[in-house]
Amino acid sequence: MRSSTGKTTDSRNKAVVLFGPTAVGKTALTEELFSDGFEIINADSVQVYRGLDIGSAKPDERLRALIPHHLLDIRNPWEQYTAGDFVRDAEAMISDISSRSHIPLITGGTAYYFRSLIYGPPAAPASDASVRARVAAMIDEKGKEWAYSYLEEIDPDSAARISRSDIYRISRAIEVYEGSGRPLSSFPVPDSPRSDIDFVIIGLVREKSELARRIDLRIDEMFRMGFYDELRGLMESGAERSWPGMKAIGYREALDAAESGEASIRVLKEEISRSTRQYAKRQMTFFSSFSECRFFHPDDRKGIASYLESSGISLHGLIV
RNA sequence: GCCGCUUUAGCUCAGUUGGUAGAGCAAAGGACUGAAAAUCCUUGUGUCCCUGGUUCGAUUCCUGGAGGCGGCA
Repeated sequence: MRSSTGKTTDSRNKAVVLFGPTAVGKTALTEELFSDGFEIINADSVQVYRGLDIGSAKPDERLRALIPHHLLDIRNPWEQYTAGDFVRDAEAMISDISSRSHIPLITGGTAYYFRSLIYGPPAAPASDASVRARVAAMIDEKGKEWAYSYLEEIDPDSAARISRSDIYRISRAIEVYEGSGRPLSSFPVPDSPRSDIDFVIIGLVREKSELARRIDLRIDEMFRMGFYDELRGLMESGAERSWPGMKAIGYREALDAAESGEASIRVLKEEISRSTRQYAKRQMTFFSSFSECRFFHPDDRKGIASYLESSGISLHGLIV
């Protein structure tokens, strides 16, 4: 296992995975524990977008100067970024960072990105924009009922797994078949963590009411920091619902409000708060299914630090 | 003061030709095959405003009252 020098016989690259739902307190913890010897790989599907800063609670300049951050601001909000892109980018960053003798800290809230990285990406082909558009047009013309019947015909295994109403997954399954000629269910999906990287996985939890309070504080803070101006700028530059970045909580509600022209700031805040709480719950449900994860309260710095130490990760400059 | 409409789930509201009720949203739990802050699945919850009357039986019909909304004064 671990020798007295803190080195292991294991030559695989190590990486710390730090997951937490929105507003749980990842940023503060990161600054305290990981400002020496670590580089951060962002695992948040919204923070990859340029210009979505305040609404996505992107780390500020000060923190980014203190700890190197990667995979922030790498796409425009109208461009697509996918779990597959993330896995490829994160793998490259893990090698890079390790070669500098730093430890990669993969942190964010997009559980699906974590899963895709830790288990390895499914073998199914990447999405192709033109095929997707063609499938969408077909479904538009022939209807959702038709889409499911068609899926039952071309890929009964996927149809059995996917709900009749889940048009999002039905579309994707049809798209894979149309693009590759093979049913989605014929592509293997990994069922155990990959072995070429040594992940130490930490999840952060807070009591539900405590998290709800923090979410509301964060939303107030967002508006104080100029979220409204950020939104206005985006709308002036032509932001619309079809932009991948505009599906994000806050931006989506703001577009709806601008369209109906009715919602007050107060109502808008309430809607964002509700969506965020629902999202946080989904994040926790997803992440709880990762059996290799150890959960901690964000204030339990000692517990987290000693768990890391026992996993062979030393925290420089921190007295445990 | 008079007239009309209204009161049912946490919220907005259906409904029961009289046999104690159900949608959406919210809530709680869950899923997740290259869009995942997306998309979807499951599950509660009720003095049917109060009071008398008619009835085997009233949330439903009738009397009286209370609250809300609107109109006329």
